[in-house]
Amino acid sequence: MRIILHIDVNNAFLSWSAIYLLKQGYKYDIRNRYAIIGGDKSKRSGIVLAKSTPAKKRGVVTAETIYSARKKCPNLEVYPSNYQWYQKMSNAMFKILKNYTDEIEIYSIDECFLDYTKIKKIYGDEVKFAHKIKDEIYKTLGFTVNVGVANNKLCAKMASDFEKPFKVHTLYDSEIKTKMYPLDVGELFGIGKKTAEKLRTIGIKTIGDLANFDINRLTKLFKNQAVIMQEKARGIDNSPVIYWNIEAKGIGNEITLKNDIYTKEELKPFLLSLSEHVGIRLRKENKYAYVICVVLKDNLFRRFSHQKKLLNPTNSSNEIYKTAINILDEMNMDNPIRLVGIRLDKLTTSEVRQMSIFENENRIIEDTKLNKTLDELKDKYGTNVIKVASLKDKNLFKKKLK
DNA sequence: TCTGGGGTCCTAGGACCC
DNA sequence: TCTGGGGTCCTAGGACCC
Repeated sequence: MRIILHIDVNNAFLSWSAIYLLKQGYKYDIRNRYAIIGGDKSKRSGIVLAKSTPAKKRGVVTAETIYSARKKCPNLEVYPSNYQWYQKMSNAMFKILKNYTDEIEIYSIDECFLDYTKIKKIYGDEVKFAHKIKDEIYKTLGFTVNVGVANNKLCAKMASDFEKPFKVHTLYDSEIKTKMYPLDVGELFGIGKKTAEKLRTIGIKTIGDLANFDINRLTKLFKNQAVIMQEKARGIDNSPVIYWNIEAKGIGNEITLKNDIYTKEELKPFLLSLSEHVGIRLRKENKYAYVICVVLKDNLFRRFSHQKKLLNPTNSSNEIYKTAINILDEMNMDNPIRLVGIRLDKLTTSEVRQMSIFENENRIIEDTKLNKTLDELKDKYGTNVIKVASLKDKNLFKKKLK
């Protein structure tokens, strides 16, 4: 039987910002106040990214608008995010855990799985160990975590979500029926809002209902997903803790525009800059992309996209941009656009280049050299040192890109 | 009134080939 | 005039997660 731990930082962004502010000499610990980490309203990104426990008690939820949060909690304090600092705190936590084992899967900036199976004979009882790391993280770094202990990843994750903060919970196979079955079906990992609604229409309210539901009826509604859903509801999950580096399947950047845009021509400078950014990220990882995808969101919040598969994978910002322009030309822009993005997919490490008869080898080599030089300059002097001519002197961007 | 940005995985339909 | 089906690849969109 495997033993898996899931470690989850309580109110990660808010806790980490609280520590940062205290270090700067701020007089309050925002964890104890009606506080949130929020986006910037002037940039049309005014949503709640994280909330304190007091704010949560007033009904503030993640991803709602700050406007709506304020209505629930008039004396709400809004603090900006600080991703660089968050990454530091995150790394520090994972470093502590790696003192005990390498078998750690980093799931997101504030969560990971730890396979305890092999090291149990060294460190003993897993619940005692869970308390030990929870206390160690708090003493050395100053923030609290929840730890879930179970026989697989799914149940460990469910367990860490039980009561917060600063708690250890178990959800062993033998406890699934008593601890997990009574929960609302929407609480199950992988069941979102839409699916939960659909399930309720056929009378499934709890995870237990789903676990015991007639599989034939379920299949009619959810096809192949029915079996997987029901296995999850029964707490079955054989996925391993993947502790080697998993390579990204794709990379993308998107940006909400300061104002809605009505013409394709106006979108082009943004595509240019986005192409540069995704290109830099791609080249940093020594990768090439086959698929370029342009994503738009209109003023009714409908996302749509078009993509193109290249004959030869590329890592050239210039080629990404040109392809993006071609894609944009094929897209309908019936409504004003509030967001534009570029995604690169089907990444590969090798540059297999079949020369098409239309391509000029010298031009490609020049392009590669140019990208390399630009990357080096940007690394040395910062991203702002070089601006593509058409972006110069235009304050188009509402925010700095990653 | 206002609604982010980064991802992953799955499905459905059409094109195309044999 | 009548006319299959299987497999694969590609694209667009949707659901979900943090």
